[in-house]
Amino acid sequence: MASSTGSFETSANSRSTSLSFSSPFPTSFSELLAGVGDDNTDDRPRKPDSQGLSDLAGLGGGGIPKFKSIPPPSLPISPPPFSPSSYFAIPAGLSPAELLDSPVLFSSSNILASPTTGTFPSQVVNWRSTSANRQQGIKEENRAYSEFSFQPHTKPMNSQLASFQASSAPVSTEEAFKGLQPWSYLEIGSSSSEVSSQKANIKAEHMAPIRTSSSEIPTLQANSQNNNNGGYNQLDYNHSNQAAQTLREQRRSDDGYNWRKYGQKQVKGSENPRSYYKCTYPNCPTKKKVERNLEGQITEIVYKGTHNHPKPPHNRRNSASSQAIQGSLHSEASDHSFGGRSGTPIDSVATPDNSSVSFGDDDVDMSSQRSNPGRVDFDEDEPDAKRWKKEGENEGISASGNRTVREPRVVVQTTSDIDILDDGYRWRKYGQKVVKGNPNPRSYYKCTTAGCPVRKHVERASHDPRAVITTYEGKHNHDVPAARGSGGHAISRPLIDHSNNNNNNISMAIRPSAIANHANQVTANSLFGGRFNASEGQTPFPLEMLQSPTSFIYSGYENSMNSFMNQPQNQQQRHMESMLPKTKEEPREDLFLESLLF
DNA sequence: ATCATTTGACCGGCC
DNA sequence: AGGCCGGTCAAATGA
Repeated sequence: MASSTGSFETSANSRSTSLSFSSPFPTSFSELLAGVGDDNTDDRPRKPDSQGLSDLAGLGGGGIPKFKSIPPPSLPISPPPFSPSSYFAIPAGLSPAELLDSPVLFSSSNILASPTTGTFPSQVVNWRSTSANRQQGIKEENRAYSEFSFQPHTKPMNSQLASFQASSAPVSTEEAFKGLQPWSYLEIGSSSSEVSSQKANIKAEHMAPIRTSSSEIPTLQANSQNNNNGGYNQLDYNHSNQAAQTLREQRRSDDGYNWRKYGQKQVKGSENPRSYYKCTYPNCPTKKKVERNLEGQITEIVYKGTHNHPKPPHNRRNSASSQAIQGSLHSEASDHSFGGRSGTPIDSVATPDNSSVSFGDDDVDMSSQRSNPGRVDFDEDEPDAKRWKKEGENEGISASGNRTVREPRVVVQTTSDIDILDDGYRWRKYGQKVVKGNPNPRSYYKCTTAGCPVRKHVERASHDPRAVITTYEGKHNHDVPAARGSGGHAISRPLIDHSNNNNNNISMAIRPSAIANHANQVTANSLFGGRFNASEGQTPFPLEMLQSPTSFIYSGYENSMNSFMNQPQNQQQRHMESMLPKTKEEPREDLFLESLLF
């Protein structure tokens, strides 16, 4: 694990580090409340255009006049579909205030699980209206958000807290992070449990929102600790703060994270413009792209990468300032979110509502996800998103209805010798190109197994010809070809695959988080020979993971492994692993080597 | 004055 | 190897 590994790890760590501890938690419950509005699906950039906030506004609109009237007739936005809406919906009759007040909310709130998501169906609207009242001072938008956040809080307070606690309890914050692993998928899986189409759609979103929630939850807990109702009080309390925050919050997406739009493009196959967002949290690699229809409704949301930090305090606070706050707060909260996400399905599980909703979702975020706000529940099929989707596909999220697509994983292995990288799979070279920063050509390979979406590209490091960087995208949906992998390889990989493959769906349903992790882990495992330990504790690995320890040799890799583990896999769809020369020891597969050879 | 969004251009991936 | 297309960058613009 020499240097390469180290660097790799470093990055990973950094991620984890950043993740973590920054403080995801919403500082206070109130904050959460304040933040609430933001939920919107991230997407919405507030553009005046149609979409953005307006949409949200529409959502929130009810109460909020400010928002554009553009009401999203249909809640187009996925977010709503999510949990939030659904959740909200439940209480729909309730006014936000009521929700807050009423214990019922809590119960129901559970349902709300993902406050973050932000988008909401009509219900949402109602909700907001009520909320609007509360927030009064707050901008309408903010209100809306706050409302959202609020809801989450409410839930969180009860259910969430519970769930949260459960998850968190066992796990230290750090651990939580570990757990965090991004597996939004897992979460998704949980969501899958949710089943309903909307839910499905939501799922992806939920993931995010949920996370947010989770983060919020922590705060809530804190609050709760102080006050049982704490959240409520805080809420009020927050109002003043909220105003300021709200602005920021607005930016936040429904999922509870803050996003900055960095691009928009008209995609060829679709009339819908696609917007690209990056998480505003420092060093957070998470991105998402949102497609909206002409009406401004979100038709699709694809998350890529995993957040390496807890959600901004719930509410979204986000952005830097908010983040800072969160950081302080969050310790627990973050954990929660992560923890929940991470994997423990448990978290997600914790409360049905919550569980399903939130965490999973949040986790989902980690990986790239796709949601169809539109409701399509699942169509994984969606052709639209190319890369990300593709990636997702690789991950195999498929069916479960979750649309979420994981990000493509990329494993970067640097080895003195190319060979080391061998993974036992068969690859077909389909392209080669010299990329800007490296005079050495990058080859591109596809897994030769029919239907397997996995691709990888290999290039020699410009600074060290001996070093080979291999990047994997996607998960194998099949076992390692027997032939190739003479023994060991096959073994390790299969494991991986399992997670990816069929299991994905199933597993996801069962334990989304775990699964998600798998994907990442898988990669790692394959690389490492399946060394991941369940012990990592982060998340329970699927059996597959645990199972085979491949004979591999990666003794040296543990570190890297750890880094992996630590890394928010979800976030990073890609895993980067650096293999030291030592890796050479590993059994290689001829094919693999060949591929490496270029 | 600051910051997010917009948008054209560039880059990389893939056919 | 050429070219298309999606994703990202970054200057310009707006709030």
